Amino acid sequence: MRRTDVLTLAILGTLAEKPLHGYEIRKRLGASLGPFRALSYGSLYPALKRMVTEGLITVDDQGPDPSTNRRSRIAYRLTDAGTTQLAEELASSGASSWDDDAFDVRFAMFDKTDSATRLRILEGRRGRLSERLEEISQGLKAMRERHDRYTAELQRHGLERVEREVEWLDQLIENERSATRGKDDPASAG
Amino acid sequence: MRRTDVLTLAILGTLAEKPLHGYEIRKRLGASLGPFRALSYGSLYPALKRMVTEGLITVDDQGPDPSTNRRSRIAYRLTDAGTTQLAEELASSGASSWDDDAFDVRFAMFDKTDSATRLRILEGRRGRLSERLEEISQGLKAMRERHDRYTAELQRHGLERVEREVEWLDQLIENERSATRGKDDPASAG
DNA sequence: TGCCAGTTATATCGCGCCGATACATCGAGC
DNA sequence: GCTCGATGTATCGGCGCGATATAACTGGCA
Repeated sequence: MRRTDVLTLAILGTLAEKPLHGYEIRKRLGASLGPFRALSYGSLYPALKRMVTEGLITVDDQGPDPSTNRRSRIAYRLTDAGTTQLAEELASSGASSWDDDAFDVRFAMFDKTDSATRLRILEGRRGRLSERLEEISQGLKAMRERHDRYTAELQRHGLERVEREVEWLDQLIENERSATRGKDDPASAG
Repeated sequence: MRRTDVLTLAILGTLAEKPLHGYEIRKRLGASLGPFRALSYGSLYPALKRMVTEGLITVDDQGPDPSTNRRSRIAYRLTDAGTTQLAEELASSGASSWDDDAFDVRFAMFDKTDSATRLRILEGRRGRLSERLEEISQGLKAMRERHDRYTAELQRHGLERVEREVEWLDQLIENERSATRGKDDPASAG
């Protein structure tokens, strides 16, 4: 069973709106995920090739225009299989939806995701962070005697960062729940 | 010119205190860097091998004890070259000290680092984050029209996270400066 | 006494993804 | 006409992760 990796998902999601060429895919992804977390061409182009062979996307490439002798831009387009795959992924909400490397990609596609799935993913992520919180607290308690000031400070800051994200998630979960409570079909048009 | 990667540096630093075997190195690194950010054995053992061939560390391995027939644990020990290399790295404060993947490792070794270098690294990191802040703000301004609620929220949260780290750094920088101002040899005893 | 599970311990393999690099075209400013 | 930066496609080397294999020791429990 072929698990869709984050990169593939990100590309499928970007291509859902309309066909694009590689450079543009990267730009959009960079814009929605932030300046860091931008995927490199060293991942993008091989991934696109792979996705073509897997039948998820097709290529519009007319070759160099004989009149201008200029290479036409390659436009990638979702196939039916790609669309199906994307839909399946967007409906899934397993651990691969809230892992560190996957969560923000999934989150960036929340407007393509139904409310129930959104909620499950947010809660899953929150659960993961709770474990983390526990681990860090354990570590902080266990170290006590040894460990210099800076190592301790690093831990403390890490702990705070995770706590912040939990607060953020709690807020989002609350929003999601109240939206669901409000009406059966929450803001599908909004 | 062979640039010391983060992993090598982390191992050198861990071995500085006393000779250890692989498993213990990983445990200590996990403890000082946090439950996430723990390096895998798939990186550790190859790195140790490489470092042996590079002459940075040596191996104490007596082979299986004939009486118990039990494999003795392999203890890795810094060579003079390794000690020198570590000292050089600890005195350096270039971009490779404040990159995302390197900063926390360098920070965890701050008690082995002199105050002036600590300050340069903290300021370097702060500079890097300032750029980031600028990029994100640019992005947020540029998107405005397009972009759904969730993408915007992701950006906002990312921005906040970076702002938090900047505050944290400012505090650390302030401490470092006041310690330096206070006396020439700042709190070497803690 | 015997068994099972968890921890300690070393090691390899596949591979995803990044950073560097190369090459080519285009538009804007000088 | 020239240079510079953005657009655009593509490959290569390699780092480090996750999964996996192996094996001895340790503690709990029956």
